[in-house]
Amino acid sequence: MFKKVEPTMNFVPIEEKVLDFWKKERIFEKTLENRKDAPHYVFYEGPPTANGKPHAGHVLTRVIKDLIPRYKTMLGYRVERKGGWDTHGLPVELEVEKQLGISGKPQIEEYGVEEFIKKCKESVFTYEQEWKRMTERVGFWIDMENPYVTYHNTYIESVWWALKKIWEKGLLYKGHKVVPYCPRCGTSLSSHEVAQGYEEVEDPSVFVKFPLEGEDSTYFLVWTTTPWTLPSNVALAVKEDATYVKIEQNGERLILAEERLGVVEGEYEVLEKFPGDKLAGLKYKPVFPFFEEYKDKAFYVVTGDFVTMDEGTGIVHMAPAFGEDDYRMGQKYGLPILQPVDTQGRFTEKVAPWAGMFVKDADKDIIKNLKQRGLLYKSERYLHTYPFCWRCDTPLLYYARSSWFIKTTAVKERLLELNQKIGWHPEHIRDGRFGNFLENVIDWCFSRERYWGTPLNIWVCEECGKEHAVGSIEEMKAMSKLPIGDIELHKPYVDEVILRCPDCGGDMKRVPEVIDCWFDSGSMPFAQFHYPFENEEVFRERFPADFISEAIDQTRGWFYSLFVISTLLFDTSPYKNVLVMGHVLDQYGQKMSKHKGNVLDPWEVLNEQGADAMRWYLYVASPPWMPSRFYKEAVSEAQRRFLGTLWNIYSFFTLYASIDNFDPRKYSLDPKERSEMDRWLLSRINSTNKKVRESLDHFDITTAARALEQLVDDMSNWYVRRCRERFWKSEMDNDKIAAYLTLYEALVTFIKMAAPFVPFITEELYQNLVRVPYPDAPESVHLCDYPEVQQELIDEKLEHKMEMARKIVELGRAARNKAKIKNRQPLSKMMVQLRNPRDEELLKDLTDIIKEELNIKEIEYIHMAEQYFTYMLKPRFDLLGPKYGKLMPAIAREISKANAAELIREAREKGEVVLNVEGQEVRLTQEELDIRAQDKEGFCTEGEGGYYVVLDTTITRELMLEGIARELTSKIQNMRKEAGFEVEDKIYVYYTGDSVIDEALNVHGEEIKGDTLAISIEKAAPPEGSFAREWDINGHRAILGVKKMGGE
RNA sequence: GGGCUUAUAGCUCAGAUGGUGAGAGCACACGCCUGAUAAGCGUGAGGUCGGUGGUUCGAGUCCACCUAAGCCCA
Repeated sequence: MFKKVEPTMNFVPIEEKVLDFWKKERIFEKTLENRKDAPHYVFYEGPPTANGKPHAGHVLTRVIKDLIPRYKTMLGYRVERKGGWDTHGLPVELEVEKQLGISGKPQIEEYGVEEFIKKCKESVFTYEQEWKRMTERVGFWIDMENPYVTYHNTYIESVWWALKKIWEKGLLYKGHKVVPYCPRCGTSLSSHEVAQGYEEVEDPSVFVKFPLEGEDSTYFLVWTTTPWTLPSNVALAVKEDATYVKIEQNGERLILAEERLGVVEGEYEVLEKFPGDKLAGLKYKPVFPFFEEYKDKAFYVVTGDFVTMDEGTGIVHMAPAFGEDDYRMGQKYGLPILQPVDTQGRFTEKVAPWAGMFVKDADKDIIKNLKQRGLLYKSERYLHTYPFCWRCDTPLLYYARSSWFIKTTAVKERLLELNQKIGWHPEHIRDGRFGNFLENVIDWCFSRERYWGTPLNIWVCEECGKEHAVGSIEEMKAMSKLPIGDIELHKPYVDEVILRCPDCGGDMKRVPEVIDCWFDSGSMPFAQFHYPFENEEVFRERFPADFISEAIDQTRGWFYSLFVISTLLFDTSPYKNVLVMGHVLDQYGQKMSKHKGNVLDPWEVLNEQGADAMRWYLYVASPPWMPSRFYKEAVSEAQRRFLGTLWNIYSFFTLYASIDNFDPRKYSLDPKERSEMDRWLLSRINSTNKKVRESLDHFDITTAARALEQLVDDMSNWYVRRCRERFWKSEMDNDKIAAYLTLYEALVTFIKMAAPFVPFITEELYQNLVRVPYPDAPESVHLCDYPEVQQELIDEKLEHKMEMARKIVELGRAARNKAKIKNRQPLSKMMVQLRNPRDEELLKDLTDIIKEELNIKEIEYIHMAEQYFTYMLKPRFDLLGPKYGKLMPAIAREISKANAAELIREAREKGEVVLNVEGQEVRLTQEELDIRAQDKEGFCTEGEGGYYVVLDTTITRELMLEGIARELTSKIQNMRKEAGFEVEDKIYVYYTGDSVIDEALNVHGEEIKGDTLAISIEKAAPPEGSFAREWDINGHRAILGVKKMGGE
């Protein structure tokens, strides 16, 4: 019947075989066909960028993403999983620049935009194969044959449609944003790029005096490290709630923050103290005269919470064109944006003295000029980190560029509202990281002055300035001045399309920008289906998603872009549940990075330990949102503990099932007819199933995995170990049938429960355990339904009492250990004290198990056995605390003073005891007393948690002989194995030994024969050809020999 | 600088709603067991529950502040 399985574990070849099977039999496809008419459970794949190699972190996201859809499929849903690739964006361009050996926009233009974007397109799939290989190997079932690709025309067209919708709502506008900008490359940099280019440099640090208007020789003392921004100054900012002072020094008065007085050199006198808001609105004279025309609108003091007291003077100079805070304050106060710097970082004619000079180079001259005019308080050098262009090492300028924005602030309230309904896992993301981000939402600056991206679909009329958003290829063709054939929706092709202005008939040209690729990926719910141009129904059925899952860094990335776009277009959240994952770290909790050289190639683990092991570790080690440490040893441990144990059970089962040629179809036995152990296992299986389902339904993967792990352990180290003998015995009676059926049913149910977690090993077991006897069963475990919870098989009482029994056994073993009496030596009696009489009643049915497990003839239940224990009393704080509150310490004192035994007796007899505590009557029931026993010297006792055992260590001659017999059995069994006999081989046994051995064999010989499959036990020197050994049998020397029947 | 998260044994992690000797697995030491056997079981050692203060009859658990780490942002 069943294929016999080697106990040695070698999972990798098995997994490879299973992969072949899945592929050949199209199992993934069948899981969908199987649920063709079932309700959808919608999953969205967050598209990976295919221009980098996948690492261990990507494995985590993939195996988590895989689990839930597999589970939901087995529950009866149809879970389509369309793959996707994120293909646009600056990283791709950078990769190509590197590859071509060019750098920066001017060189790209020179190389040719058309050729350049062709290269980008090619580059995107450099690692596609690598990703596919990893995805397949870890068992992530996703359709990678028909993925959505963000650079495809159909995808871009859907994005255009979305942008036009937003445009029509009036939520798309052109504005300014201060961005880190490289004047040499002529481009702004992404935050990621900026982060790469910080260097420690010395910059000027100047303290400038801004003359207060209407008060002679009085100045605001202002600090800056960018003197070149001073000509563009429009305001000064102070901190509202900080204390400022006016001081007198050398006949001048200076205003600065009290906390920053340390910057003042020499003697001074404090004249006045006042809070920052007193300064608000005060006018001052600009230190340079280039923009005097703005004197009505600018040059006064404002307040801002970004002003810090860590450095400078507590008064910050504001140049809205050159700083983020500055720009924001400028917007808030309606200050002018002065930008006398061109795109190459040189002063314009507006700043006549330094026109044409690179601004950073002008710093020296500016300082000199201020000094000459007596406006410089002091000048120093200042060491700090400053961003440089990582390509050309030019210092970056923070520079206001015109950009396109989506007015997300317009839907802020709706975003907050919809967010409340999302099932975030973990929950704190909702009101924490994500919620906070939404609270502070700013308009989305989504244009990029780059090449490889979805072109921004706005055309502007050169005549009348009319702007028009194009929403489809059709529309573009209709408005085009010249006929357009097939056109790729990328630069430079779309740039060449000239539209006729609907207002004036003039030429309309497309704006040069492309869009943020986050807008691309955030559009995937509809763009993956080319909605609304086709697949209307398909989209409707698959929106919103029931489940998505990505790493925490996507909070402001994909989670946000998806959410905003759906809110703008459909006024609903695009996903119902999000499982947020933490990052995968190395063994020491450090982020894996190439730089540190601590990146673990997932293939190392996949090739050695296999995908199931890796998956299991990632599920069970810690909740997915916690950063998880990843290293081989950890995976090995998880593998041993779970897969190894499961494999052991499986090989045990198949070993005996094939010996007995057990056929599950031939038998059926109502669980009620089976033993307690059997019913216990069936109960454990079902209560665990319940727990696993509940946990997975709440996306709590770790709890589910841990429950499964506990179950495997219970199955192995209790059920199988306890029931081994039932499988050994020769006749196939009801008891043996019950054992086989129970273990069989348990295994089959278990592998279905575990299938979404460890899809490979469960498939392997399924093929043997189910498909062999039942060829009509579903072809794959993954085509099965998730097992139903058989509520009628759950017996909580039974589980509870089994737990007690195991506890008692554990204590018994500890007691034997203490007494130094090995388990094989039978003992006559053990006394057991339980927590309460109810438990005793329960435990009675399991007494046999305890006796057997501990090799003890009799269990006696005792209560208040003062000969063995001294008793201690404590109040049950949890019960009495709420009743008596402050009186508790006094009650505890009173109880400890009383005679424990008497008190307990009284409580038992009368139902309660009455104590007088500080004049108050306190009634205590037996329940409310916490009785603890402490063992007395001289007895072999053990106790824990209210359970106690006392071992009777007397070994009578009878027991001694039995011990010897057990010992002989064990040795013979050992030798059988050592001699290499098969489990079912019959043998002859020979022995020599003293009279005690003789006697033991006399009394127990038949039993030994039965256990060891011996035909005879003969007192004789082992003959030629037998396997012999000399042994010390509990102090008696003996020579034993075994010989296989028919082996002569 | 701000937000979020985390901090329990050498390591990995459990410890609803506060209830009074703080748990598991791994690793270590010792022992047991031996037809599931490159497994299994027991015992032992190992913890000021990151720190300080507070609320409470009672705090690993609640509150405040601080420290460290991670992530995101500035």
